[in-house]
Amino acid sequence: MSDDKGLTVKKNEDFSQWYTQVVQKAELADIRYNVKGFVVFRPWAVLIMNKMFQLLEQELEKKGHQPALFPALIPESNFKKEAEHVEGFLPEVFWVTEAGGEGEKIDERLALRPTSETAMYQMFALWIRSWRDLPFKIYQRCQVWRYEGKATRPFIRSREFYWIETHNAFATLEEAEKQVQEDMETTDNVIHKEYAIPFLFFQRPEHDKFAGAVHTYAADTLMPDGKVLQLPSTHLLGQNFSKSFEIKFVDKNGESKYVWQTCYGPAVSRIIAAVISMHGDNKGLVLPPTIAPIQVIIIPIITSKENTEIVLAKCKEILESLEKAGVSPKVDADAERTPGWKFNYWELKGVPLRIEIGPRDIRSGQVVIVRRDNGAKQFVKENEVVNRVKEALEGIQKSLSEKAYNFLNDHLYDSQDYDEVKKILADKGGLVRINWCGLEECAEEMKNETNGGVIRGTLLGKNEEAKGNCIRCGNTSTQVVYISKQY
RNA sequence: GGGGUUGUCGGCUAGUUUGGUCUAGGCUUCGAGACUCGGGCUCUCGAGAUCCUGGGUUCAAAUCCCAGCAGCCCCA
Repeated sequence: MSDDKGLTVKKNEDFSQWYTQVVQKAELADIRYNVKGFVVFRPWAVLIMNKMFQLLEQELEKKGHQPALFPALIPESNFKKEAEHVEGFLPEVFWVTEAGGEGEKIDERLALRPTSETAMYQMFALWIRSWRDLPFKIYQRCQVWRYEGKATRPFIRSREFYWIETHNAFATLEEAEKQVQEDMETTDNVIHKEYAIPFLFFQRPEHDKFAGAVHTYAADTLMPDGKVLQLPSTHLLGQNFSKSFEIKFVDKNGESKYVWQTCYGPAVSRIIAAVISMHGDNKGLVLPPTIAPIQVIIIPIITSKENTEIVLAKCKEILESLEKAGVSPKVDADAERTPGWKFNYWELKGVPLRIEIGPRDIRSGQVVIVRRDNGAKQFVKENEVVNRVKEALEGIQKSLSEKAYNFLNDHLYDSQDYDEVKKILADKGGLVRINWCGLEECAEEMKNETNGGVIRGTLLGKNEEAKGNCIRCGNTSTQVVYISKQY
């Protein structure tokens, strides 16, 4: 078996190797670009990400966010306006310090945005004048750069990534808090329902907040190796930035006030890592139909010169009827590849459904439909193809979603025994519910002693009462939190 | 941040331990042709590598030494 063909490792035996192979063999990314932590995103990944972006943007616009595009360069003086923010991000900033062939020094060095608060908010200060301008909700789709110290992996963590960031300003704290709720709903509607990625929403502990935020809420999903991957986070910024950037409005009573702010950042190039990992199998990618660039691959089975045209004509007919029904199909009519080759290729790429059409099928007025997720094969009468395809696509979406949900659910544990917690994290991975005292030092020690276990925070929507003692230090516990290893 | 390890045709690799037989071998890929194909079919011919980069040691370097770049793994 050549290495250029299918995957040579099983997902459940060596997830890390499996991931590397899928990324390469499904032609998602090429890691041969010669800058550390930067990779090339190949067409298949970009097509998937485009679908993902579209779904998110539709949802955001429905909820009143307007698109904008801000410059990628931020002057150092802007960047430094909010003290906590700078402190948090400074170690990760790439700077532009010179320009031109002679390397002429730039007067004030420019940050390549690691996130856009400090680019946007000076403009917010100019644009927002009255209560009539509020709420003010902007989003931008862009790439950002962070000088990551941790090991980089394609999609999971790199020094350049692609995301959407929303930035919002409100007249009151209550409205800002409501926006946080709305962001969670957006996350649920898109990432959970459309991408079929389950997650838990946590309020992060004080010491793990976004730099400059009052509170940080983040969605965590669980990767097949039992480690958590952080997906979107939404931040209640309070008035920290509005005070630094002088974003004020005049309220109905003529009084000048600082706005209340939130921001939200779904990193699509990272979420795709969850999609690859959660849904993929030993044959390669498995894409949820909602984000598959091609939903149905039609493969003609040609056995002689005489029937070539008949078979291809039938394929085209089916293609058109599917297109008319709003499905995205493609015919792979490549005469140089055998059907077997095509089966493997499109399975590797994760196309949800395959239709085979050969002379035998045409004689009996049927086609063969094969599901990518479970390999189920059915013979379908020609006049029922459209309906059956739609059913199958829905079935795949549902089944991927359930499978992923069950995996997460099966890896939630509950323990008040520190040794047991260590053992769970070491053996199976997953998230363990524990009592915790709330002190950062204690969390630090736990991270060391559990070999990487990180406090994710308190679970939202559950209101879990703290009682008993911190599992590590034995002091009175102030909160029920979840701990897990993370990417 | 610290430690380890690797870098040879587009991909996977043999060769490196013990410098010379390497004009760098194989599979795959790619190109031309045959084969008309219900799970990566088979055959013929051809192409593709200043052995990551720079320096050093030597009569002689893919092979030994140093530095840089990049990848992977482990630890903080």
